[in-house]
Amino acid sequence: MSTAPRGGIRVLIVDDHAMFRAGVRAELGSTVDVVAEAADVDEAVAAIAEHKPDVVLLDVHLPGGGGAEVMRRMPPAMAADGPRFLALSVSDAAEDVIGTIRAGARGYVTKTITGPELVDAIKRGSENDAVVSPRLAGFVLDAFAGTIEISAVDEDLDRLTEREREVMRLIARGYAYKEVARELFISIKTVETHMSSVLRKLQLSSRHELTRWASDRRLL
Amino acid sequence: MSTAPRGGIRVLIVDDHAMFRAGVRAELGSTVDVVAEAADVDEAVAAIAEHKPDVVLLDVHLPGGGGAEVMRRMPPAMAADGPRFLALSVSDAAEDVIGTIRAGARGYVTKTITGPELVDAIKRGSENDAVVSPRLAGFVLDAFAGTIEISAVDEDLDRLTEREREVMRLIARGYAYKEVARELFISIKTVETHMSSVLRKLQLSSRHELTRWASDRRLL
DNA sequence: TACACCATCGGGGGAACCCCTGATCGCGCC
DNA sequence: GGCGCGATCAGGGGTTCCCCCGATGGTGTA
Repeated sequence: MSTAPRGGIRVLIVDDHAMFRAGVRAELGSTVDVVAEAADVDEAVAAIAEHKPDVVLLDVHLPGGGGAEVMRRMPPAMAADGPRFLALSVSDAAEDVIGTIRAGARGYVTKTITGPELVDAIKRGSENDAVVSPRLAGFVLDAFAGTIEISAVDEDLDRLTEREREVMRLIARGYAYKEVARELFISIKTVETHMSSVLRKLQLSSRHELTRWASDRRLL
Repeated sequence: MSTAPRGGIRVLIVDDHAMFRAGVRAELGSTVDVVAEAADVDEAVAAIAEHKPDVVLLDVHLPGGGGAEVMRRMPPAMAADGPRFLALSVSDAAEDVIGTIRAGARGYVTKTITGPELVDAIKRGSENDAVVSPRLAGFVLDAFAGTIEISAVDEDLDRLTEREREVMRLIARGYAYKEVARELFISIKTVETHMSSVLRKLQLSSRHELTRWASDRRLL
């Protein structure tokens, strides 16, 4: 830990609006050491590799895949001693917060934050503490405890009929066709028909892939 | 929401030490409405049903299963408008924090907290905000992002040989026997033998159950 | 009324899965 | 040397999975 040099915490600002970057830079003043700026995902990845900042202020909505994409592109070697990511977004939507935290951000603050608060957040981030406003942290806790589904990515799921969804859920949980049939009071052959439709509609080829698909989507 | 009456937030204190409960009650004073106390899991569950508090201050280490057990015993009907749980513990260990949050707590503070801070935490909790100290929140975020495994429950896993673990991992990911054989440069029959051992040792009966077992344990 | 869609069920077949009983070889241990 | 254990492989067999073909009846819609 404690890669922070005497002079100040090395910070990279990633945002697609130059005006906003300038604003942040001005607010931070000399309390931290802004080593670079980046306007999209590619620039951000390159800047991190070149300047090795302690903390990256990361806009969530970004050309080239969004802030989460930047974190996903970090080489595994950087996992331990790489930069800490602090999401800085206008959005306070649960999906954005959860997605960003899941991608590896150490914190998430909205752009309504004041200068001193941001400095404090950066400081905490550099010490590997988490900085999430209580209101937004509630979303993360709910997601973590499994209270809410991440939902949203359900376009494929919508194409399934009600019955197909029931069968799909049981199959994904590891039920055998026979067990599904007994559970739903239908014949094995009907289960096979539904499964056939499910696999075709979801463009999968086996129940094993379905299991992974469902577990990725947290439908279990 | 907003079940809080004018008079104050209704609070239940759960801790096995009477002395500590008295201390908390004294610190809170008249800022909130302490409706009851409980010393173990059973008492806590009963007190919640009877007094319907807004916030439950919950000790993590508790006779009868621990604070997480109390939350697990809540009837599903209470999920939406039931009490908010705020863990109050001497422990700042990652396992305790993660386990408690996963069980459904809205917050986690250590017993070093001051009276006014606790009042503030209770207030935030009653508004469904999350209250976790930045240092501890880091643990939760790590766990959420999958950086650390919850580990610990590996007694079963230890009984597998090295080769069996390799086979298990691939099978759990959805590989067919044939694919596993090709991947490890062994015969299908050998894969079958290993799988047979794996299922026997883990007391499972099919690859589907294995998939679930592994995904529950985050071994994928 | 005709058509599309859904849920239900069947036969048949090839591949995959899982278990059983074997076997050989190498390694470490008493 | 004997003994246990892990890794490798084989034959055989019953079950399950997944797909192909087909069918019936109900519902909502153009």
